[in-house]
Amino acid sequence: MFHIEIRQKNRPLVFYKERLYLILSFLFFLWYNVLKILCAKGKYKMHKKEIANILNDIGLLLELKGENPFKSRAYYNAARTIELLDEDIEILVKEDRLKDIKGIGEAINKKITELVLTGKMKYYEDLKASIPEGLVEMLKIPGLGPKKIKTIYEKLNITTIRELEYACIENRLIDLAGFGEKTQKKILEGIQFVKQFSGQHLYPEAYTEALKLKEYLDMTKTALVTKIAGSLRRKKEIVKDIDILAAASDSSKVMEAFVNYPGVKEVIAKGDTKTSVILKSGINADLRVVTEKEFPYALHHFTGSKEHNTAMRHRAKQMGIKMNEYGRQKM
DNA sequence: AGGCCAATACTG
DNA sequence: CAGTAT
DNA sequence: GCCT
Repeated sequence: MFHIEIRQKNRPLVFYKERLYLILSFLFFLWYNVLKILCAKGKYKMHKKEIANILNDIGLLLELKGENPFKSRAYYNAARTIELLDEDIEILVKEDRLKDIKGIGEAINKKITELVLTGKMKYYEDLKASIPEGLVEMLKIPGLGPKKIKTIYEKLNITTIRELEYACIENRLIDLAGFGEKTQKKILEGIQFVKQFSGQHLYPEAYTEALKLKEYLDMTKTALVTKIAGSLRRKKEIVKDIDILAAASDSSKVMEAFVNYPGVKEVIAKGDTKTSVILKSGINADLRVVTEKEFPYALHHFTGSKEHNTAMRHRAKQMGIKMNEYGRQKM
């Protein structure tokens, strides 16, 4: 080892003193790399945002269950606290300092710890399974809260926004206790409002999601390089999906890694060149895999915009160059 | 053990 | 107008 | 559920 080898030469103490800085930085370098390797090898790292989202979800689900509103609030508060936390959540968990944070007590501490260590939370899984997904979506409808949703579900057995819309049109809500003409109209308008903006996501939301996804893909080391493409790469304020481009010799490995991303809710399509999924956050994500040679051209192509591409290709053509997502050659 | 945000719109 | 849901 |  390092120390022994030097000692064998029987140096004077001054030698070490003079080189203390070098030695220390070398040791630090070693330590850092070992840590880095361990991290890369280890499990997928849970982000603060995801933990916060889950706590927030629990709050919503509890409201739908008709639980004590203050209990839901406790989860909302904890979610906010976690999201705004500066410190690394994993370190906090490992040193068992989570409970020292205001707003996090016995119960939530245990749940977060379980989530960070195992990547799962039994309580949340069970809770989520006990309530139809559509009910949670209904919360996005302005003017509709957990109490009314609960009534709608229990009395009319409605579980999706679509069903709810029909029920409104058929005037089936006004009979319910606590509902009236105005409420029904408001709900119907609310549904239109939600529809209008569904499938559109704000840049910051989409971008943080995309970064996590990219970070995960890079960790799996199945691709030579990955890059966020599409309108997200162009920093559009509003995007409809996440586009990721990867270069690899074996695309199937990358696709496999992609669909196994913990943030994936549903796989829409899986092929050799393109795979589409829906993330738990509700954002669609596409992954395209090309060869290393094609990558620059593909990146240009998939960054777009479509208008930009057609204009550029038109120009290229005038210059006697053929250009597409695979490459560029003189005609 | 007992409190936890305040203002507003709607129903009955 | 009081109670309730948002 | 959390805090005092």
